[in-house]
Parts: sequence; C-alpha cells; structure tokens
Amino acid sequence: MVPMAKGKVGKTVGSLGDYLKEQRVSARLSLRQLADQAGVSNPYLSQIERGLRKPSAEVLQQIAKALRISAEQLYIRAGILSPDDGVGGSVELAIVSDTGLTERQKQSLLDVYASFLALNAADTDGSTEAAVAQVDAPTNTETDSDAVANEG
Amino acid sequence: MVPMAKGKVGKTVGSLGDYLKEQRVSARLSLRQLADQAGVSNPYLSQIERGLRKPSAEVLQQIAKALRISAEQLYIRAGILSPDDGVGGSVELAIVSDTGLTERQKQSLLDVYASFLALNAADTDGSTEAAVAQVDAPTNTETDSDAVANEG
DNA sequence: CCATGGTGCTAGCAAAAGTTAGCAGGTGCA
DNA sequence: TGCACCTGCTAACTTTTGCTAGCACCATGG
Repeated sequence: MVPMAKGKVGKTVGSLGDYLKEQRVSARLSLRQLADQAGVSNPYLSQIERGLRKPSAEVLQQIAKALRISAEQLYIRAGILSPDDGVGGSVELAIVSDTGLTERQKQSLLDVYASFLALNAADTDGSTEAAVAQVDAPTNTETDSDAVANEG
Repeated sequence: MVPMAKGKVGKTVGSLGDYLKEQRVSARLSLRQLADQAGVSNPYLSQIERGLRKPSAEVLQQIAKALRISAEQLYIRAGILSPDDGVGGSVELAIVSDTGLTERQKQSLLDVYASFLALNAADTDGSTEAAVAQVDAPTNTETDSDAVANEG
C-alpha cells in the first residue's frame, strides 16, 4: 500500500480527486451512482478520486455536469488551473447584473446568499444543514423567494 | 470513442477541431506556434483540429488558455456541451467559485437560481408548480430522489 | 539549381485512459 | 445462518492519447 501523498508533487491530480470526492459525498452520491451519471465505470471514477488517473476532457465535463459544477471550477479548485484564468468572483455582482432575473428575485438571491455567509460566520456546520434542508426540499407549492429566504 | 454509452455527448469532436482551427487562424497563429504555446506537439494539435484525436482535460485547458478562451466555451461552441446544461451564466460561475459557501449551499443557490429562471421562462402567471417540478428533478430522477430521501 | 526554413500531415511507438470481471467488507431481511 | 445487495477497490485487458521521427509541399535566396 503506497501512501499517495496529496501535497506531494504539487496539486496535480491528487487534490482534484480529493475535491471530486468531496463534491460527490457532499451531493450524497455513491461512487457507482456518480459514475453512472457521468457515463464512466465505477472503478475508473474511484481511481480518479484517488489520484491514480486523470480524467479526459469529456469525462471531466460529464462528471462536472453530474455534480452541477463547472469543469473549469473543478480544475481551479484542484489547483491545476489558476483562478484568474477568466473566472469572475463576485456572486453579488453576477446576480445584480443578470438580465434573466427580476429585481425581486435578485433581492431574494442576495438575501439567501447573505444568509448563507452569515450562517457560516456564526456556525459553520450544524445550522447549515438545517437551512439547506429547507431550500433543498421545496415540497410545498410555495417556491417563491419566501420559501428559501427565511432562516435568519 | 466507443465507451460513451450512458452519457449523451451527441456531436462529434470534428466540430471542436473545426472551431479550434478557426480560433487559431483567427489568432494568426501557426499550428506549431499554438502547439508550442499549449505545450503539445504540432502533429497532435493537427490531429485534434481535424477531429482525429480528442484532447485530454489538461491539454484542452492549455489550448484554451493559449487562445485566451474558456475551455468550457470551447466545448460549448463545439456543440459538445449545451450552453445551459452545465454552467453557462456568470451567476452560476460566481456561485461555484465562491469560497465562502459550502457545497450544499452552492447547490441550493444554484437550484434557486435555476428555479427563478424556469419561472421566468414559464412566465406570465401562475404556472409556478410546473416550472418548479421541472427544476426539482433536473437530472436522472432515479438516484436523485434517493439522494434527497436519504437525509439522516 | 540546390539549400534553408516555413507550412501541415503520416507512421509508429510508449504511456496513460478507460473498460469488464471479480474480490473483500458491511447491512438489511427472511 | 445465509441470501441479496450495497459500498469501494484490485487485476488484467483494450483503446486512446500524445509523443518523436520523418515525409511532402511551398516560399525565399545563395
């Protein structure tokens, strides 16, 4: 059993797999489930996660799509790509400049975003799950901003 | 390129090479120059441009960087990735790029944002339920419901 | 006329990606 | 107790990437 150190030769693939696994677990997906959604085999995804393999562009796109994240972001977070490559940072700026949202929706999104940040500042773990659970399972018919923007 | 059974990639890589060559010529770069800047060999880049080879994620990033374009844009413009499928807007990009949010929170924000867009697309009046239903089950539905039901 | 240097393309090989088949470990059920 | 089924991982194999070496073509100019 060779200890494949993560911080070894730099943030090559090890951290990508690490970040990838973190994303997968965070999305409550099993290895096979994500592999199935991404259209790759389970052992291959396993090897990617453990830094033994580097995914091709298509596979990376599929994985990112299945995880609802950007492939570029995947690489940035993995340390392969530099963040200033062309990725903007400000969520608020992006929201207010979005042309597909109404002003009320923008305000709601900003509220939710601010509440998340405040939540993380106060308590970084337990309360977050509760707040997320409300947003994540909008079983009720009320999906307007009120349904998501109340927890602070 | 047989192994893609589940994932729906659709178009061939030929259009990617076509778009790539178009970009290279537009940048007044020779094949060898771009290959050198991207850190790949000239014949390999030639084969990519003519659809004979599919670049890996790293190579794609390098090429995109050398051409000052987004790797995701490269794939989107090539028709491999649909613009609204992954992350097309700057809001989504900003959200996933945010370091102050947990992954669950990012997911939630993305869901809310998508639901807003869906609402605006459905538009006009009270067909909110249909729009929300679409947003609530965007992916495969078999593992998705399992994932959300397995909370706790 | 033949060298020099530019363009892109072909052949063949080493390495890595990505596959299927199958193994140990844990859990729920009858 | 054992079956069924899940989790992830290993092994052996096939396919693809991406390389070096070298070809043919077109220009410039010695």
